[in-house]
Amino acid sequence: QHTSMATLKNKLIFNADGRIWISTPQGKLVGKGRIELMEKIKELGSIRQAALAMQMSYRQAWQLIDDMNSKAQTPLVISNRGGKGGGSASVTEKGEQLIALFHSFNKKFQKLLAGQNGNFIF
Amino acid sequence: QHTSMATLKNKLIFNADGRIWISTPQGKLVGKGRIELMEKIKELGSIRQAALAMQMSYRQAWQLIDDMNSKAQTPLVISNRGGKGGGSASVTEKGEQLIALFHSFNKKFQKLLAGQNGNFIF
DNA sequence: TGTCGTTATTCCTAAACAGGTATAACCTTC
DNA sequence: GAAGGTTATACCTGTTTAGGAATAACGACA
Repeated sequence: QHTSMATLKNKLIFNADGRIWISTPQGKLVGKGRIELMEKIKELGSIRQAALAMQMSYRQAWQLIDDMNSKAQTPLVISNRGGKGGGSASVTEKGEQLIALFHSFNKKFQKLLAGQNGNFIF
Repeated sequence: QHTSMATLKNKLIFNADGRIWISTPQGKLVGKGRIELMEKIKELGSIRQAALAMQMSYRQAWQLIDDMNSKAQTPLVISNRGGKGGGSASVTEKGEQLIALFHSFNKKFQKLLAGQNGNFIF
């Protein structure tokens, strides 16, 4: 039988939760959302298509990328306008490295969260 | 000589960062700020004095506590108005337990963050 | 019974944010 | 040189958020 996450034998369960990101001295660089955006860009080859796939406006996607690139000082996503297909975007080598770093970091974090949850029974 | 956190031998350093909290099915219950608020209440015996010590408005402090208590379903902070000193507030046993749980959780999280930072050199 | 400092609550305003719309610039291909 | 689809950017507005101000209500104590 399935046991609710909210109660266990009439005891309340509180969940360990959190968010992680990678930051620069100028503030937040990338978190879950921006990493996913970069992955969609890698997959689809365009900012617009990536935004569409994430149900995000092109405007917001572009702003995120612009912010990321300027904080990182080195480009993480590069883009071209005009030409075949109207334009294109791709993830740089640095961008790929950052994606990998974030995934590694996040995996450890998720393990930490999962390990905590047994403790929160009141 | 001191080495900047931002650069190391002309390499950029990105920092692992994040926030954690304890949540209920109704959403966030307590994070760093609310835990500190509870500790100040325990120390000072009043919501107003705790808010003052944290440079927070009484209004905001009260709202945080109200939200906390209702989400936890069991009171974490109890308060009385009138009487000696005008009124008072204190942290319940459940509140104390939650504080201890958060500190334990947070200690592990801070270790995770510290352990990551060597990786973020570009 | 008045004073005191606190708890509890409402109301209002200014600032920050979110997000849509519109449009120019661009370059390949036909 | 027109079409097409994308990048890049400015503008405008409704919504959410933050937080101050004001005011009851309260109970011990002098």
